[in-house]
Formats: sequence, C-alpha cells, structure tokens
Amino acid sequence: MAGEETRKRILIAAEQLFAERGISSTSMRALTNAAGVNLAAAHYHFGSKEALLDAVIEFRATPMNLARIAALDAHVAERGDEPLQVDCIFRAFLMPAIRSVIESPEGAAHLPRLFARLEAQPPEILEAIYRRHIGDVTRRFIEALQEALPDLPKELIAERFRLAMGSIFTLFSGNSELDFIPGHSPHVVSIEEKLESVIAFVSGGISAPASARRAPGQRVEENSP
Amino acid sequence: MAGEETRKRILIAAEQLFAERGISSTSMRALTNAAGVNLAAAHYHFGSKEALLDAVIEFRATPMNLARIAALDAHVAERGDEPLQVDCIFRAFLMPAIRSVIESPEGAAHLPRLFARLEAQPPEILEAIYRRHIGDVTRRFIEALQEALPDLPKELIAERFRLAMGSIFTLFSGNSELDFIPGHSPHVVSIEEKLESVIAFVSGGISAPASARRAPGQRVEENSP
DNA sequence: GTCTATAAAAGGATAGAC
DNA sequence: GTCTATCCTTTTATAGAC
Repeated sequence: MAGEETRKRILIAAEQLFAERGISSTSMRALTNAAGVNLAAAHYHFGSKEALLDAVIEFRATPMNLARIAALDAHVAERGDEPLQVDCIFRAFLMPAIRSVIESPEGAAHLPRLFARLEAQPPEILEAIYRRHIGDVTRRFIEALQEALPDLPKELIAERFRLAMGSIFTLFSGNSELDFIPGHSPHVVSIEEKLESVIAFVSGGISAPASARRAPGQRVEENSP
Repeated sequence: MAGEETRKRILIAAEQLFAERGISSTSMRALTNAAGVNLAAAHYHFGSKEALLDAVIEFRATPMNLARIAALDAHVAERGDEPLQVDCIFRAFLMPAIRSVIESPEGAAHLPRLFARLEAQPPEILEAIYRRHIGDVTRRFIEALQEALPDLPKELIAERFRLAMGSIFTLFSGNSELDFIPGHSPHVVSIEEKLESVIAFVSGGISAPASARRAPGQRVEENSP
C-alpha cells in the first residue's frame, strides 16, 4: 500500500527529468535517485523505461484531455449558431496545458515541455503514445477547426494542425529563448504572453489561403476568412 | 592524403545516421561501421562525437548559407522599390534546403532532417551550433521579414520566426506523417508540395495581427472550467 | 593515418534475500 | 514491496603496434 506512494514519486520525478533533460539522456538511476526510491522498485512498478514513459504520459494526459474537451465544448455552446473561432479553439487546446504550469498542482509544470521532448523519440514509440493518449482529442480539435474554416480543404486543416503542433512544441522545448542571432537577444515574457503569441501565430497559419503563391501586386496582408 | 577521403566518408555517414535515427541514439560504432572506416579513425579526425556533429553541420551549412543569401538577394533585386514578399522570403530560406533533397549531391538529402534532429540536443550545444553556423543568415532573413511587414513590431517578427522554424522542423522530422489520429490517415505528398504547404502556413502565421484577441464586438470568452 | 585491443564508465534489467 | 548486489550490454575514448 505504501507502493502507491512510491509509484507516484517515480512518476513525478520521471516527468520532471524527462522534460528538463530529455528522455534518452535521463537514466533510470538518475530518475530513481531524484525520487528517493530504489532503482529496482522502478522496474518492479513499471517493468521498463519505455513503459514508465507511457505511464507518465497517461498520468498527466488523462486530466488534461478532459479539460481540453470541456473547454472546447464550452466554446461550442457559447457560440450557438455562430461559426467557431479559430483562436478560441487553439486557446481551448492550449489553456489546460498552460494552466498546469501556472497552478502547478504537485509539479505538473513540466508537462508541455515533456510533450515537446516526445518528438525526439523514435517514430514507433511516438506514434503509439500519441495514438493511445491524444489521438481522440486531437481529432475533435481538428474537426472543430474544419468547422471554423469551411472554405479550406479538410485535409489541409489536418496537415496544418500538425505544423501548428510543431510551433507549439518549439515554444515549450526550452530552446525557444536561445540567444544565437547576432543583435537579437530574445526578451523573456510571461507564459500567458507566450500563449497568446503562439495562438496568434498558429491561427494565422492555419487560416492562410491554400497556397502561398499569390498573384503579382497582391499584398501579403489579410488571412482571416 | 587518403585521410581526406576517410574524413569525408565519416561526415557523410554521420549526417545520414544522425538524421535518420537521431543524434544521441547513433553511436560512433554504428556510424564508423556504416562509413566503412575504423572507430579510432573517427576520434583521430574529429576528437569527439560532439566535435563530429559540429563538423557535419559546418560541412553542409556553408554551401546552404551561400545559396540562401543568394536567393534572398535575388528577391530583393527583383523587387526593386516594391516591398518584399513574405512567402518569397521563406521560399528563399527553404528552397536551398529542399534542393539538397531533390538533387542530393553526394547524399545531402538528409540535411533538413538533421537540422530537425538538432532541436533535441541540450540547449548549450544547440545554441553553439546555431550561433556558429546559422546565426548570421537567420538574422538577415529576419531583417527581410521585418522590412516586408513594417506594421508589426520587429521583436514580434523575430519571435515568430522561431515558431516558423518549429513548423518547418516538424515537417522534416520524419514524424510529420504519423498516423495517430483516428480517421485521418495522412496522404503522402511530394517534397515540393510540402514546401509550398509549409510556406503558406508560416507566411500566414508571421503576418497575423499582433494578437489573436479580437476587437470588442467580436468578444472572446476565456474558457474557465 | 590506420589498425587492434582495451580501458573506463554508464546504461537497462534481474535474482534473490528480507 | 523494497533492498543489495550483480549481470550483461553498450557507450565514448585512448594506448600503442604497425
């Protein structure tokens, strides 16, 4: 019965270290030391490092998925017969992730960065985790975006949603403030400002005309339907 | 003198394996075996795995940088006094990378994916590589985008360029065709179509209004649970 | 410059006592 | 359920013969 406590401490330490230092460069030893538990206990509870990763994702993704769907439902209900709004859909998708950082209940602060780290995993592992833990929610959000942007091909929306995830992951990868461009030291902003910044970007991107090629003379300005 | 040949074979094998399987999960052994050279030779020529990575980037980035600047200069010259066009700036940035895939001179086909893999490196290494090999070129492209979008704050353009890089990396990470969303099997498209698709997305994103929050009247509720 | 051989360390995983 | 001790594999890196 004390095993439940051990299990949870392993999950939380794993989440933090996977997020901060990357998954493959975090050893089971480092992780169990940080958790203050024995190395063998981790294998007893989870079986393998890969299974532990999956358990960490499940541990956090389940409540986040519920919050995301609730936020999307709230927007749908609020709009009634009016068309859905792209930026609100993205906000519904991102706020639950951000809120975990802001409120940080028992250390969920590393969740967005953990998802960013997942992208570096081998495709089989990445696909399995996505399919198990975020596939259904992602599909619902893509459908909402397709409804909000009826003039664009549905397939295009789905593709662009993946590109939007790329921007979002970059923002939370911990590398987005890198100071490598001569003359452009990045200014640090709050997480809420980051959120609105990336929402503006991905909303503009997903709403863009179907091709970037434009007739000569046309301005590169408007992009909302 | 034969050392030069060995050196080059190591560079090319490293580029391919780093790109395909990731950097930290590619061992020096796997890499030297693929190159058909001795493990010790790699350490003789490069000193360490980290230094080898830097050499691989330099090997490819140098000609790509020249091509990128040339393409940007060509667009600037072509426009004369007319304002620069966002999509053309991104095309100048991306075409040289894509062309390496299409033409594949001596196996440069893995370059875009290699850059995507770099994102998973620890921040210090990533920052050092970016600063050394792509900082100056990136700065020039950001300045061109700032010129093309005079109504947006310069700082915002620089931030959004980083988000655009996130989308681009995702497209080339090898994970962008993952089939994890129920009912949305991604259709495979040519590299040129991918290019135009991502150009449309990032052009729309970087040109978006400064905030996603809309003017009063189109009021937007925050989704509190 | 290139090889063999090996050091030295770190990794995931397990057996078996308690 | 938890611990110690250990196995086995893989890793980066180097010493030294050729």
